[in-house]
Amino acid sequence: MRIGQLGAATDTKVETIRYYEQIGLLSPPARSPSSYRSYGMEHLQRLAFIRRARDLGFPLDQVRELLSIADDKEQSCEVVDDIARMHRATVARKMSELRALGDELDRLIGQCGHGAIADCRIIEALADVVSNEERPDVPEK
Amino acid sequence: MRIGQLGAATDTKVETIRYYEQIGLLSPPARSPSSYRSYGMEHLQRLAFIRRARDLGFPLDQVRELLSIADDKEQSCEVVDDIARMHRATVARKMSELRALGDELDRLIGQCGHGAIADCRIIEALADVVSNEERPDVPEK
DNA sequence: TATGCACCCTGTAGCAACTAGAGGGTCAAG
DNA sequence: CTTGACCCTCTAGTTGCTACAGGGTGCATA
Repeated sequence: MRIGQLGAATDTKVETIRYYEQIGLLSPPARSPSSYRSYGMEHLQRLAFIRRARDLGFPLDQVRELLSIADDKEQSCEVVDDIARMHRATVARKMSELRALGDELDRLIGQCGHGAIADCRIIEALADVVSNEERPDVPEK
Repeated sequence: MRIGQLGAATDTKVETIRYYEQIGLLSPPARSPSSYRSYGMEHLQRLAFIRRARDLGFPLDQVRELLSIADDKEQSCEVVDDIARMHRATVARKMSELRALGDELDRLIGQCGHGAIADCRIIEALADVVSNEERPDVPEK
């Protein structure tokens, strides 16, 4: 199986596959006489594993860990659970950050009456920080 | 005002300030005889604006737009509202992606009984894609 | 047999938005 | 006059790819 087919089978760009090989995530396959990469089922499985983990948002070094754990059938499953929980926590944190952000944006949006910039509340909100934080002696309005 | 003070006043690392200058977001300040950067209030205001917009998650090129709009007091406020709404939509999209991700992770976590890897549901879930998608003829279990 | 096209190769540079380091110069206090 | 905190420029690293440039290969068709 050539690299293009492997890419099609796993919905991965050819460049990405070569990149995974380069960083040691995917083992170098056999080569044809014309030095084309030649992949087998084990590569397909490995790449599919990687892609699935990536889709779930695991960063590459966590994927690397998951791969090496998956290879060691004796190891306890706890480590895997830990990695997943850690990643879950990251996702939760990002979500609450985004929620706060969205709330603040909502407060800004629609506040301006579409007049001139001079009266724009959004621009004001962005600019005002200086007068409030850096020059607290300046009167508010 | 030297770069370190400006950084302290706006909670910005010195390197970041120099980076903003390099990409043309912050105008080059005057220099002391020993070529130290020397900032005034207009730089403080500008950088504070930039940081506030960044905190709200606006990407740098949108910040650039907001800055140039803020400078043109005649322009209509609609453009600003548009940028903010666009950014709000991006935030909303990312949030729903994260929510879906979190849900899927929740389904995985806690599924494994902390036994050997051979029976780990998480590893299984990551690996199974191949047999299901790429080799549909293989029996499920 | 020629030619065209899709595919493959290596190697390098680019994206966002910084951050970190090397290897120096400057300034004020003690 | 030395110490330490600050400043300078320039370069390279981070994450996870993506996009060339400048070639070679394999197969079908005219």
